[in-house]
Amino acid sequence: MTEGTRRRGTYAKTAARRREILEAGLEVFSTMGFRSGSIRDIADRVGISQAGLLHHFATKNDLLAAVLDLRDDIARDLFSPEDETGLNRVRGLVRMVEYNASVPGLVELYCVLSAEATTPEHPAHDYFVDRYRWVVGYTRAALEAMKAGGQTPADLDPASAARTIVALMDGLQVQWLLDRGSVDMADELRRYLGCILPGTDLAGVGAEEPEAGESRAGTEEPEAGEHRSA
Amino acid sequence: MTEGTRRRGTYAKTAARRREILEAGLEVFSTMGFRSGSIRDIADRVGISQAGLLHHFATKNDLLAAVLDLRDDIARDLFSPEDETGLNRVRGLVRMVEYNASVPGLVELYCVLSAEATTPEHPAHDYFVDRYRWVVGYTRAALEAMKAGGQTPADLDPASAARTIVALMDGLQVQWLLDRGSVDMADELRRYLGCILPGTDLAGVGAEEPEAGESRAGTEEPEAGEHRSA
DNA sequence: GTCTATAAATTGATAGAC
DNA sequence: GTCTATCAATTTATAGAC
Repeated sequence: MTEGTRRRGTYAKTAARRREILEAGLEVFSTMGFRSGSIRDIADRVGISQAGLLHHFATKNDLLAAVLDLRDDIARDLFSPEDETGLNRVRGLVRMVEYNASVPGLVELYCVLSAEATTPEHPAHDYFVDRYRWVVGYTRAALEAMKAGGQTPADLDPASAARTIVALMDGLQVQWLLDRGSVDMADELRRYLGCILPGTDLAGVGAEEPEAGESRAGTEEPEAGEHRSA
Repeated sequence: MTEGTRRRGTYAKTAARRREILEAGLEVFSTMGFRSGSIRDIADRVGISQAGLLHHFATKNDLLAAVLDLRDDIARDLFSPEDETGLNRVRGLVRMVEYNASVPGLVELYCVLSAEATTPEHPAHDYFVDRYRWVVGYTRAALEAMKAGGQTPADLDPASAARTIVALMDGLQVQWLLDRGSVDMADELRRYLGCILPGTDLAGVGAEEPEAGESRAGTEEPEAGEHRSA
């Protein structure tokens, strides 16, 4: 079956090309946004013509959708599975932010596109509305699980806290992109979580420092008892 | 001096036109961003031709700079003067967020442009770098003043808190723009400030309820005593 | 101060050869 | 699968009439 062999080869090559295009598309949409980023520019980076690119993705909108899918694939692995502890899911958020600091391109993509997609006519508008609902919901559920287990102050509002946690992560990204030296995103997030979840050990899972490290053991202490009772 | 009279009349008309253009520019840049927003679109809204618009602002970049200046003029009045109390300056931030919720166009402008201007080549890049430095610095100074007066927990880090306050404000804007019903920005900010500045009365200055007296001495009260001394 | 006309470049997408 | 050629729109900006 020469045909079968050839076809497999062709498919593999096509898949690789598509991947190249997606990664170039991610770069361009990150810095120029969707509307101002041109598929010609993307094609140039891959080393093919603009018409050649459109053979793999029929329209510019299709390409955008595929780029967003790619980003989701990359990120999905970083979230803890649904059956994970509430605390561990919160820790997953910190891990996510730590990871983000290593991939400025992905952060830029989200920052630029989410702002651009704020207007309802944008082709990625629904995507971002859905995604925010999901992320905030995921975070709220994690906090609710912790609250049910008595791991949070009694007056914590999980819905509100979830919104602000996500908002903080987003806002820090803008400052970080504008001046990377000025902000340690994960550090600020940890501090905030320490404020609304006093006494919680956040360094747990995939933290940076396996050893004693710079973060004093004080963070581990049972300051939990002091949950503000006014 | 008919000439003088005519000239004054002309100037006044020109100033009004410029203002019209700026406001239309604000609208367009808000929804489309700078790069994708077209001066033709802006000219159409004003009811003049594109060449007519370029008589008032020589280039698109000039128009952008003028739009950002206009926004600053609008916002400057909302910030408390420098000699104001640290606490009152923090209250000013809440007032600012309350005001923002009434002018979605301005919020959109900042949200979209700040993300777009994240890349160093953007014509508004320096503007946003400077502005973030200023806002974060202003907030940090306010917190430092409060800390010096014993009005904050002893372990508060003013620089970090200032960064996160500004980040929270920005991040909430994205969620609010994507789904206005889901977020009360001022409410979330107040809650956050209540967390890092426990025992502080934030409703003070330009709050919603005018009856209780706008500047009752109670706001200055030494509720500072309850700060956790650990 | 505003217009028409136009330049010069760039865009997304299609047609058809190879 | 990739190319060249091309189309129709759209962009910022300029020139010059009124």
